Amino acid sequence: MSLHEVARRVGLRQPSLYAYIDSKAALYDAMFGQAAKALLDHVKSWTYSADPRQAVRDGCLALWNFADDHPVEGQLLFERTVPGFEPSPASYAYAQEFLRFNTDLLVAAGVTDPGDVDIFTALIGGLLSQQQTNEPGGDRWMRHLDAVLEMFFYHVDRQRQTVMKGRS
Amino acid sequence: MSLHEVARRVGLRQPSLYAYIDSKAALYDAMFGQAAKALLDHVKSWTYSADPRQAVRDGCLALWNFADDHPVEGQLLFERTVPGFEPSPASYAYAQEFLRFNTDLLVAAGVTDPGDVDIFTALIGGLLSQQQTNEPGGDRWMRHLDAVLEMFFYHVDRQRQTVMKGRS
DNA sequence: GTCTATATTCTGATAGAC
DNA sequence: GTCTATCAGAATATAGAC
Repeated sequence: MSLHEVARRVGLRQPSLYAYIDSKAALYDAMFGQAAKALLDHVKSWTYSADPRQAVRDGCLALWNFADDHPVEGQLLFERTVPGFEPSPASYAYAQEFLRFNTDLLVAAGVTDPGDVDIFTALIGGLLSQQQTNEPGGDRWMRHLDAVLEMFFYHVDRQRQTVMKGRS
Repeated sequence: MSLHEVARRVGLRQPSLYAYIDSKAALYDAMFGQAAKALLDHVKSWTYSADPRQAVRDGCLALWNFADDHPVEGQLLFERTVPGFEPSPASYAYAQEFLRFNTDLLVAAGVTDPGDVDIFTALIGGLLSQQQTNEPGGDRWMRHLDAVLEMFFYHVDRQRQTVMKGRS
């Protein structure tokens, strides 16, 4: 979207925007930072089950809920749709804290192998990505969340068993 | 990339490109069609194991191999990185045939539920996407392919068992 | 703070000579 | 087929009046 269109939507002329922003890149960066903070606040204010694995599921639901309600913010955060845009360290800090929050949920659920965290990220990210790009707002992929989580934790448990065997 | 840059790289001036293309959009479409055909030829000329589930794994390896060797084509085919670009039906036909080829591999491996095909697409797509965007050419995510396939087929078998139980 | 006017640069695309 | 020259439009950004 051009700055001309941005200005039109807020009832201003395009040059007037420069009373509020330094450049278009700075505008993107501010949007990224606000979106990341909003996502972080959203998942932190979510209600989580006492059971750690249900809590992981709750975290997925929180992410899904945010992505459904804020598709544009989700696109800016998770897809690389703006050519050449890289968030500043300050804006990226919120995104990193979001990742840490999710990792903590996984660790509490018994996921200790960093490789398994990578797998989890890829699986949930793949599911969410398919949903958002092919059927935004729908549930064609989201309804498979429980199945995917079940097979993931099956893998985690099997992995742990193997490690135990190796140690005994 | 601007047409000026395209022309520079092939040793021409920018207007001379119009002896070969009708518009920039047509160039994108031709690239998409060629990339989809190249991917289709690649996976069709791949060697597949007799075991149907190993053949599914082989199909994933073929896709991975192509994405590693042709990252730009992979980006054009699988990500929506060019604003406003939609492939023409003629160019998209190859991509559809690729999807059909993969679905056939899955069906041969006992995946009958269309929902499981969706899950498979999401899981493998998520793995490939993470790999390509975060560590192109590396293996940080690709080395988890076997684990993901194993948990996927665990799910498929469990699903089938449940169906059998329901019928008996 | 907001405006008009404009600078500057880049873009895809066309005209016409050779 | 390739070139020079140019068009027409859009983009970000700045200058300066009010």
